[in-house]
Amino acid sequence: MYICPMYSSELIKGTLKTIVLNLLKEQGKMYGYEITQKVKDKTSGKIQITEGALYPTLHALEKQGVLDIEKQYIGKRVRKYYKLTEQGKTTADERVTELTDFMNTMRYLLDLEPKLGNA
Amino acid sequence: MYICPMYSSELIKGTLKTIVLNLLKEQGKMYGYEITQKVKDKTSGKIQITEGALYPTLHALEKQGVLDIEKQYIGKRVRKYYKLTEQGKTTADERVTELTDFMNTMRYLLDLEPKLGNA
DNA sequence: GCATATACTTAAGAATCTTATGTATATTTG
DNA sequence: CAAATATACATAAGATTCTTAAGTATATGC
Repeated sequence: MYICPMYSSELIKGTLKTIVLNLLKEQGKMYGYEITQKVKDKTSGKIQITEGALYPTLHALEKQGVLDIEKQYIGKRVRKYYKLTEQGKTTADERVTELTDFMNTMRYLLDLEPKLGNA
Repeated sequence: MYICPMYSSELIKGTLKTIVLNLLKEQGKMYGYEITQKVKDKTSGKIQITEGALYPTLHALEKQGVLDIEKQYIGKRVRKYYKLTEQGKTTADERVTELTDFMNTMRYLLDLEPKLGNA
């Protein structure tokens, strides 16, 4: 089967936490594998989060108090659902705002069309 | 004096080459220090390229055949002007297109407003 | 004259991701 | 029903890219 070309990994670097936090804000709770699939589906494979990158990040966010864990057993297999803590909700908002602002700055810097909305 | 808050360095990571290539495409030729100042000015200090990041990148791009060097002496001090090679022009276009596309994908992934233009 | 700005260089370390491997259960398919 | 694939987690070694810091030297402003 055909593997859609991805963005260069340099570009994706640094956006992982923001992606995860925003997804959790929207979906309430998700488990790791689910996150990788959701991102792949929504981007038609152009952004693929590897498990080697995701799991350590989830662990770090948990340790920082941004995420809470909730284990669920599907038969014998464990699933670890992550959700935002109260602090995490704030962090998620901050991160998304920062990324939006950053992308606008990049547009201006590169002399691209400015974007609509949030004037 | 007040130092304007920067974006978190994770976000900026990975966009440096694209920024440099696009600036050179617009300006024809620039030297390293000039690039750092131009980016700082245009972004009101929100993106600051450090010399420790820039110079090694310029050297790498030169080695890859993307940039050409042209030395100029200002009194006794040397300035190294960089400009795009023919290959570099192509690379610059590719990088900018990729970043634009990536930002649109991120907008969609984060359920933000889609951007204007380049439909 | 001294502080600051200009201008380039490079090395050590940190942060983040890729690649690879490991473990194990569940489901699909021939 | 056996084999292949998908689900689901974990982590270590290595690569890449940037930060921090130090070094060198000339030019300019006060």
